[in-house]
Amino acid sequence: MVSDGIDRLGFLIHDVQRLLRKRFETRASGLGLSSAQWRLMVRVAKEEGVTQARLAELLEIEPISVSRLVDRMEEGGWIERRADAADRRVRMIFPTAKASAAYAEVKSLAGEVYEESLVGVSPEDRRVLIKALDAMAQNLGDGDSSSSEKVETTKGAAA
Amino acid sequence: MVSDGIDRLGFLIHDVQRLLRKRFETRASGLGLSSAQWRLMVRVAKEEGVTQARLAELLEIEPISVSRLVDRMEEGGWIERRADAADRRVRMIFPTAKASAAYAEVKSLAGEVYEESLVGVSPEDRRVLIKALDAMAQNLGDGDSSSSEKVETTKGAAA
DNA sequence: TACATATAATAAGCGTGCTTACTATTCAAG
DNA sequence: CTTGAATAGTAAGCACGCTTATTATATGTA
Repeated sequence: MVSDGIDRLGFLIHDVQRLLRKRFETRASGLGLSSAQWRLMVRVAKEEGVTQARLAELLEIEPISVSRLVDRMEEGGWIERRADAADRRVRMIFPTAKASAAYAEVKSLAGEVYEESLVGVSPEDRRVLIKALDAMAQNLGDGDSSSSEKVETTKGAAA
Repeated sequence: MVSDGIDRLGFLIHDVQRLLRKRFETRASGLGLSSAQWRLMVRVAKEEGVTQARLAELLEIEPISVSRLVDRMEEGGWIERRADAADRRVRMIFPTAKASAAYAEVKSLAGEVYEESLVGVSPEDRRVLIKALDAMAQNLGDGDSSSSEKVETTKGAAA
């Protein structure tokens, strides 16, 4: 049948993404970290000294987007850029003490938001949800998923 | 268990939403309609003469966002604003002939993108996916879902 | 060595969302 | 009728994504 709801898929994913982000940012507003900044933060925490180009690969956004995101995070005191002695084009990104201190807190906060969003969804349906979303990301050409997913699943990343 | 992937939920939804939007816009680029514009278009097609304030409710975005979206769509020749004789504050929104002509095409285009994204996902898993996303939207306070979902499900909306 | 190409980062400017603040108009109370 | 609150729409300015183009530095090859 056509009225299986698939025709709402785009609207639905769009809405859920927006609502998740909104709730996370409301919750994290005391810290001054946005959702995009938190995504970058997770990568930097896992791989201190990572370059901006590598962050663009990991986050699957354009280098220029990383550049401006890093600008704002540097202003906010979350990360710092350091020069690479071996390659003067490169800026290595390190978390500040402030970031390290906030990391665990924000991670558990993200977990809370997920739990709230999934109230009434059975463990089995949650598994299917994740499986289906993974498949969609694959199908839509999330080419770099092997490396990024490995990072996530092996180290149990949040958000 | 913790390694059920739920800790990746935010990243995953974010990625899938971005990839879906990107693919839709690549596909629809010939028409010059963005994904946000298409969402608004669907509402206007269903309810010609709708006000901007009502569109903001339906799309669950702020009136100012509607205002600027409508600006660009008016420039693009997709919709037109008309004055309301009864209430001079109001601007009623109507689709242009160009929009009506493109509607069916874009709708089927959106359907194609959904199918491509769901390759390898069983009908049963698709049902669970939609059900879980609906639950998430509810839990996250998609308060107006009753009216908007009724519109969608009864009339079989796309995208 | 010198020149062409590739890579890291940034600049400029746009789309789509937001918050906050404003104008114009309507409506409700007195 | 007049005043005050509510509503419709817009303006200004920010965050975060994009495309396209530029600068600085590395690197490979003639």
